[in-house]
Amino acid sequence: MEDEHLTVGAWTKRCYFAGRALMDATLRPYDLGSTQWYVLWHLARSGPTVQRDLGRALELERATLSGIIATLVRKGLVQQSSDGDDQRQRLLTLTTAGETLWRDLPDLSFIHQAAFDGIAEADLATTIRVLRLATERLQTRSRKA
Amino acid sequence: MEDEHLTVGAWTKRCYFAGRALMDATLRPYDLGSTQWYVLWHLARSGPTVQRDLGRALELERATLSGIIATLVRKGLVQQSSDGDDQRQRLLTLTTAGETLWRDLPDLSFIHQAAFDGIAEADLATTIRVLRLATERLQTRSRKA
DNA sequence: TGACATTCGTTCGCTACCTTGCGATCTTTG
DNA sequence: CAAAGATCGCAAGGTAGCGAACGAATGTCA
Repeated sequence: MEDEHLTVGAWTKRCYFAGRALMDATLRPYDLGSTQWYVLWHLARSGPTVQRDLGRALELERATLSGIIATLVRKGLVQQSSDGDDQRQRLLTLTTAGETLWRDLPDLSFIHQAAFDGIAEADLATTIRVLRLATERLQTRSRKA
Repeated sequence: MEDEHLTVGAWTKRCYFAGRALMDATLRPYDLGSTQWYVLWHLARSGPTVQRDLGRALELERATLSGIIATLVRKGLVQQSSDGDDQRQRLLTLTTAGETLWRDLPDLSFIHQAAFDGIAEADLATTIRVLRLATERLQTRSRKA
């Protein structure tokens, strides 16, 4: 956290929150959080999805996703029905209101472009490689301990 | 979020949370969160600090810091007193218990090492440069909008 | 000096992340 | 088949982040 001398770790935090802030600000008029947007995005692209699979796709803990889905159901954007096959599972579907809202939502790709456009491909590739390696190492270490 | 094809943005999130998870797991036996640790770290290094300055140093919103300080005060690790000079400001000081706990805390530098040791300096520099540039662009964009 | 603006910390309400523990429901196995 | 184990979703409780609104203290300036 020392000024002008920040570590890679500190920059990943800053960058993550800066992107999130812009995303949240863009979605605020629609009363949507960033993770809620990802849920709609996935359902709009991939169609009805079992909650467990959605959790895996978005890398969210069951408990976290549970709350987010509850919020979206309360807003009437997503419908949660029990799948006939396995009574433990819940099938998630966009409601008509959800589909309508999704169509009205602005395109968020400008965020990624604002952040990374014009940066050399090689540098982006290096960044991804470093972050992926670091992430894998950290996760391995977490699992062991 | 699409596997095997993740964007830089997705990796910054993953990496940030992986590091945080390891930090949280290490601090759990001491009943301390990662941001609480940063507060103690700053107070131990820099001595008594005005709350406003601490917020700037750690880049936390006043509202966020307010809650974290309240938690640390409740735990008896930090003392919050009104500075005589400006009656609006609060001066933060480590209590004796806080100093004792700080001495008992394990060294966390192994986390950074686990993540980044052995990676070429040039690659780390590139990563920092990319993340810093992206962060600055995103923040500029947020301020304008 | 008096009116207005700014700053500092708090509180409230929200998103989103986690762990733990629970009940219900499969699945596997003795 | 029954018992044991695994999995799914939920609820509760904790940490950490945000914006908005507020009171008290302080600055500013006509």
